[in-house]
Amino acid sequence: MMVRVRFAPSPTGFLHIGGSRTALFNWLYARSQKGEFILRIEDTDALRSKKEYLDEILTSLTWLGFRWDELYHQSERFALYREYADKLVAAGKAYRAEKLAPEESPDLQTSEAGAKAQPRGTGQAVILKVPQQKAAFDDLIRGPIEFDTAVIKDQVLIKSDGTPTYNFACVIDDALMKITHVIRGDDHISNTPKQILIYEALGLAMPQFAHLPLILAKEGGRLSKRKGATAISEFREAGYLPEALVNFLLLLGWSPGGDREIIGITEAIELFDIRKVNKTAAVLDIGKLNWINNEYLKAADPEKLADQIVPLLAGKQLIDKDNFDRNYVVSLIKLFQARMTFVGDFVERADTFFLQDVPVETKDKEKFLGKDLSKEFGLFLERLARLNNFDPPAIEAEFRALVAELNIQAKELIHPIRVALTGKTVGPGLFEVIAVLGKERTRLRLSKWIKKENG
RNA sequence: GGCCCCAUCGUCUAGCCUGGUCCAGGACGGAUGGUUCUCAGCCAUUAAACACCGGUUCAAAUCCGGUUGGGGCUACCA
Repeated sequence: MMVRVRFAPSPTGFLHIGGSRTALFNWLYARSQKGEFILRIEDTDALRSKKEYLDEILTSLTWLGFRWDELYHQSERFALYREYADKLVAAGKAYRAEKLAPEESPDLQTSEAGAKAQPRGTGQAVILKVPQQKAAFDDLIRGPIEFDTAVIKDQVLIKSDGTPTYNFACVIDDALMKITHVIRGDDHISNTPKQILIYEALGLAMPQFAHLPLILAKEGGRLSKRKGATAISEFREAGYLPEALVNFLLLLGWSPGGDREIIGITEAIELFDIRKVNKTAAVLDIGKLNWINNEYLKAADPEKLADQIVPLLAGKQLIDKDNFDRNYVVSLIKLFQARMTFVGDFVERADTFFLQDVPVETKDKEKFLGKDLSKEFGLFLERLARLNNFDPPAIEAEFRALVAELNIQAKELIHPIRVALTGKTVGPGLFEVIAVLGKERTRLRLSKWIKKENG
């Protein structure tokens, strides 16, 4: 039988780490089993569902690379849910009831009384009679789990406004969409017996269940708007690489065994085993994501990074997107690749001196350029001017020759030159900086610090 | 409260099913040192955990029970 899984987000919020990890594991399972990945939008709550959330979810899923084979919206399937609810009423397995008052206890014996003979449609809910029995299932990750349904009260299937409840729509859809494996968060374990009851009442075949451990916020408790539930789109905007984020997600609750950390998606598809997913909730630690992202950044193709970085630079008016030196930007990227945590970082680090001229900060000026270095800078520029190959080794050779001639330590001159050139005390190796800056920029910036004594 | 799930370094985890090879391994983060220029990177070294109590056994991180702790559900939200 063809494996079919689904990811069923509700567009009442952005896609965050937790949701995308669920999506990843579903997608991965489908890929590893040569099955299909269905995306189902659970937008039954018209009030809370927002188009902007839907758009963000779709965009983020696409960005992460989780292509879906089919897409459904529950809001377009209300008639279907009512049809199945009617079947249950006709079979005597469910009943209709007026809306319960907020304080009213949902006592099943009394609520049944007023249910009969009422015409359907106007303000009546359909409620499942919950029989007393055991509801058991064998979870792919956790093994056998059993509930006593005596603790479950009668379940609303269709609300009095005619819309289905989550559990009902979920079961109808999973059955109709021929979902073979329901892979979802831990928080749905206690929904499962309620859903099993619906499958049984309707005589529908049950899928296999696999409940993923939850991802917890650093402060404890589940991820929420206030606690660590950063939208995936924010990671994208900050300049994280999707493959790095996926790698990070992959390791949250699953491990291939052994010491593997950096695992590409192709390999992940080969190695993934749903039965080896952890049972333990994982606490979200962005620090590890940053490390993984840096690993991918170091290995990334500078040209591809440029595609991502150019719009950011243009957005900050650091370059004119229609007229800029792409080769220059690419050479900057090569210089900063290993130094970036995420792509957005590049903009912060490189802009102030590579893409625009910025005055040296006062305290650094005092410390490194307080003393007159006109002679040293002048001699260095003369040497650079003679260079035909303006590359780091050649520049370094000239520099070393100069300090030998002046009989000073290299660092006595390296730091002042870096500050004069970049306005910063830290940065890439000086000779690489000079090579990237080029002869002309170097000359202009160093000349500013040369006092014309004989003028 | 009731029901359910879970429990290895600060964090992600390997090992647990098929007890001995584990005085518990890796990674992130931390600390220290190295890299004839800083930062990043890289390299090396280092601190750091089997929640607790019982039981089974010649032997338990590994099996069983309890306690404690954490999490989830308990809506005409999803």
